[in-house]
Amino acid sequence: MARIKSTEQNSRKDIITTQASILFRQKGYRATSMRDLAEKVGVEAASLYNHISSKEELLRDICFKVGDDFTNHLEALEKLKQPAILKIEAIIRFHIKMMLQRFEEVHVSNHDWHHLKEPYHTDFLNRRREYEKRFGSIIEKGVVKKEIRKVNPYIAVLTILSAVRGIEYWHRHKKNVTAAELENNMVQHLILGIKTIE
Amino acid sequence: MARIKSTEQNSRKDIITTQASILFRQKGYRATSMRDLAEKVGVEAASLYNHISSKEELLRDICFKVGDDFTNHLEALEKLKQPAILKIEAIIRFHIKMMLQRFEEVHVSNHDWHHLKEPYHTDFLNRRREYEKRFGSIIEKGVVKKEIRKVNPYIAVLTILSAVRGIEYWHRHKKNVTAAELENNMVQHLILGIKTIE
DNA sequence: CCTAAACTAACAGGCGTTAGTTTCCCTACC
DNA sequence: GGTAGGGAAACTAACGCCTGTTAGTTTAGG
Repeated sequence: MARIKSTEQNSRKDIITTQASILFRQKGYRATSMRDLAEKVGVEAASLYNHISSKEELLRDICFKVGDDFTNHLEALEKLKQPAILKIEAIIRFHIKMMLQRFEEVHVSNHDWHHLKEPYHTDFLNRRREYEKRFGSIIEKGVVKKEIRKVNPYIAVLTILSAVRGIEYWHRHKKNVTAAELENNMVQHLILGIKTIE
Repeated sequence: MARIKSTEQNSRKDIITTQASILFRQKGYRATSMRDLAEKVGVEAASLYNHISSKEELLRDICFKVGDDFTNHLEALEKLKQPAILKIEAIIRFHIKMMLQRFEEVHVSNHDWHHLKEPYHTDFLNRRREYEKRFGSIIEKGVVKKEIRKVNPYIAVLTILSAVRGIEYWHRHKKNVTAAELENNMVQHLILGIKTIE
């Protein structure tokens, strides 16, 4: 009957959510059972329900926390007066850093959000579309100011966000490539691909 | 007791596999039950086992068929004498076309391969690594010949393949953007991002 | 008429979750 | 400074449902 060790920063629920992120990332949401999670946390499955209301709540917490962090970053960036190209670079770098520093959560958010039930499923999707739209309009402004080639903003957003998401397939090669090299190469690739040719 | 309608081109197993692709793509491999699949095919769940040996066999068939098609295309390309940059463009265009024309299969192959059991799981992973390695060495040759900027070939492969895979998130916007526009924009973005600046 | 392909019935195990009970730790009082 | 009380957090047991798959039987098309 070992208790989950909580601290001032991390409630018991936080600890469960963190472990859930790890398992959901490894095996997928559907393939992870509450008994798997309980074992990982060091407790019986039923005990988890003292801290959470359902398995889906865990998924919800993970997905919306990550989503909000991306949205907040974008919002702060929108307020700055900067060339569009610099804003885009900042977004790319932020995505890469999130991918690397909070791998499990971001991965789960990217992969398993469609297991959210209504109304959360629709809500999540709408928020992501909103994010893409706002990212797109930054690119659009760059095109108007001729910082950026005449590209379709929506396709550029799709290309950039997809490329960055692919970092999840990188983790296992850490030895050969440093995080800084990965970040700089990818930023260059994605920025030079849309920048106006001087 | 309606029979599955087979034709000369499509065996009953082919039909089951096709329907499985659709369901696996919609709901994910784990979330799709054999009873779901049976209903889609118009038959009882047990009847499926006259044509397949297990649920995993379906996943296996889908993943390796897609994988082989990509590998075969790359192999044919390697034999041609062409500038690296043209080969890379051809690879990108092939990936985009596969994504669009065989959406379900490719999506399942990308997302659910990790539910393959051993030894297939390892086999699949090795084949994909081999593919990426060979793609990488095409880029490497381009760098040597100064067709391509000094980039890390592995990161360029990761960026390109990830970007292209992201097309799966596009499908629902078909109305605003044509397939040709998507293809050309993405190819430009990814090629100009690594091409030597003249 | 024979065999491929459908059916019904069922198994054994896993799932998320609930009910009811016990244990532990913190707090407050003597 | 020990100790009673109370609530948080663990436990065991079980429910009802779903899972992939098998066995045995019936049906129907070439």
